[in-house]
Amino acid sequence: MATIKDVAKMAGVSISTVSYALNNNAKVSSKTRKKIMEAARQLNYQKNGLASDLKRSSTRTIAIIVTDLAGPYYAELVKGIQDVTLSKGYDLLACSSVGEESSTAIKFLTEKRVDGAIVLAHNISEEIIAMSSRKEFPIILLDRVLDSEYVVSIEVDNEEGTHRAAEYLIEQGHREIAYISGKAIGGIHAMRLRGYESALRKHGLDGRSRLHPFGKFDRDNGYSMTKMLIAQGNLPTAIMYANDEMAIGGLGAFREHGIGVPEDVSVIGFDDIELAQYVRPALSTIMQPKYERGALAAHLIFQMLEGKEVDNYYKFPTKLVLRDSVKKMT
Amino acid sequence: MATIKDVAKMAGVSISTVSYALNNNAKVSSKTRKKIMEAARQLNYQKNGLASDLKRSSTRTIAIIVTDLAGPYYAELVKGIQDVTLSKGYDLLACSSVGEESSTAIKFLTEKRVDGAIVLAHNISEEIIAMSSRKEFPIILLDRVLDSEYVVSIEVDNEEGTHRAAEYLIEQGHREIAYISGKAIGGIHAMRLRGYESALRKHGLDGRSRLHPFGKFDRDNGYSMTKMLIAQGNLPTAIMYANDEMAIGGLGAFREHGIGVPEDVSVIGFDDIELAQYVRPALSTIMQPKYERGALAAHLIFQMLEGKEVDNYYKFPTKLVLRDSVKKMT
DNA sequence: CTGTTAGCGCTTTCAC
DNA sequence: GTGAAAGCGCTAACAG
Repeated sequence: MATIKDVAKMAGVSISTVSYALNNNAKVSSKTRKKIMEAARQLNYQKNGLASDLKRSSTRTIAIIVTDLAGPYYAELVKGIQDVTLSKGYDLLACSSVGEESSTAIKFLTEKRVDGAIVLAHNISEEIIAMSSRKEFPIILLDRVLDSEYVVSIEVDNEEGTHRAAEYLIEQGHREIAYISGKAIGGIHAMRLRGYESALRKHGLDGRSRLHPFGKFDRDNGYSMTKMLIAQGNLPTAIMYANDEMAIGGLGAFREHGIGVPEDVSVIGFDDIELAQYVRPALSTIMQPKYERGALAAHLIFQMLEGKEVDNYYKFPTKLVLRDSVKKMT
Repeated sequence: MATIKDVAKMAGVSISTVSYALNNNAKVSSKTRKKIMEAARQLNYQKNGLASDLKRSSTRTIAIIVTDLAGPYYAELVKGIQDVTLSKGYDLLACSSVGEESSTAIKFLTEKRVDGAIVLAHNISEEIIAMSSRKEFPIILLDRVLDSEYVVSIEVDNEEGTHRAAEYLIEQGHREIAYISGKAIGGIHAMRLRGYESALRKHGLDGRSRLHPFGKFDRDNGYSMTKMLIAQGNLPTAIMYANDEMAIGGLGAFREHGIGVPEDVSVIGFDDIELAQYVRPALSTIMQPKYERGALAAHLIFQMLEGKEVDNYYKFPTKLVLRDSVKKMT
């Protein structure tokens, strides 16, 4: 396959002139430029981006790292990232952390293939993140907070979110409120649980959840855990779920058992994913600002790349969005 | 930032020995190896993947190219691709074609940054695809068919899909069947329209759609076009939409106008996206095999990379999935 | 305006 | 087992 050398030979000029011409450097005469372009066309020359990046020691691209490229994916968040990345003339690529040690994510985090990364993948270890980040490679964490140089965390006020939601339920007259969650290994889910507990305690209610947090935070597990709760009998009047995915799984379980939502049991989720407004009943949930968070993440990467000082921690508030899955008790 | 050279110096060995050690080449003595590893750790050495790929002239990664990273995204399809890619030990990354000429997609298609690409982005020109593909860089097209060397198309039988769906509607007693579509510039949407038309014609019905195909194939446009159809008055008894996204937009328009689906008008989509089963009424639609298509795409890339001959065209059948958005006329 | 040249950081042959 | 050296394809000083 043709390289810059071949083009130079064919055009009868030097390699550097070809490089200049290809990069639209003004100092190449238009005659030479034409000759070069023609040769490139004829040879179907394709530049080797790796060589170019290597030489320039800059990739002008940032990576967004998710747990699963095929997984549920915050479109709005990605949109926020994408908008500011493109406006800066940078490229954006997504890769996933499936495969653990040998995942594409690790490769991009540790091999200088991009100039910055935005991480949304809890299975990437803190160690990797701390070791990979440097001045020329800032990392933004969207799924945890970590105090380390050149890494900044953008959090959502998870605790306040569930706290507020639980109080709302209490205001609606609920007294038996359960919380269904996957296994929270610290991080955002621990915060969510804490907000729930503190609200119940504050109002003199029993905030110990009857179900041990267990398993993943996905639809299937929401379904299973809800089934378990149903099997135990003596259903609470309201259930808060660690996220919308689990809540939607729960909705399925209730439907199967002929248990009406919200007539028989009220349900509230977290995240406000797109599906939330489409399921029946439409899911009341705790919204987190997605676009803004994504946009800020990208923005901060560029700030850091430009050598500006930035805080290493940001927190966004949540908002309760009321739809049809909660009943007012009388 | 430390390079292999620094590690060599610190460990007191040559560069090549470091390279061998880092790549787990057996011929390095375990004593030297230990020394090297320790030096690497201390310097927080991170390999430059670009340099390595450049030298090896292989990236062992393939790209999946979509119109919009934030867009509606076939999770199942990506899963299929991901599963086989990972099983081959290759990396997978996703990038988008927003930005047209200067998009990340173009960069990955034309700059030898990956070893193969799977394209799901109609706004990439045929010319780019034809010019970029070569023996060492096969391209799989999931969104169109193109006859060119080292590019293979994996199609869904779109025409048969809409044909079958239209006949189903006719069997249910519908006689006035409209088709709502975005502007089909050839490709799959032209096929979908054709299937609809041929079915109506076959049964002696008028298959000219009243609405000129126009605009995008997204929810918003489905909404707008449905509004236009409603404004025209004299609604058909059934509407086929070019895809589920548009159909879901249409559902919204009907809801706003108090027009019942399926009581007043039947609706059918195409694709069977995840949302289809969650909207109310649950959307009847034409399903295409997603996982299988993705898996085949990745599989073929590797076949081609290994120099094996493969067909350059594949077609998958569709399947009608019946839910609640179509009424039987009496 | 164009050419010469010195690398970017790594892998890999070949010699020892 | 280890090292010297060539070179992947490109960019960008520098000289002319």
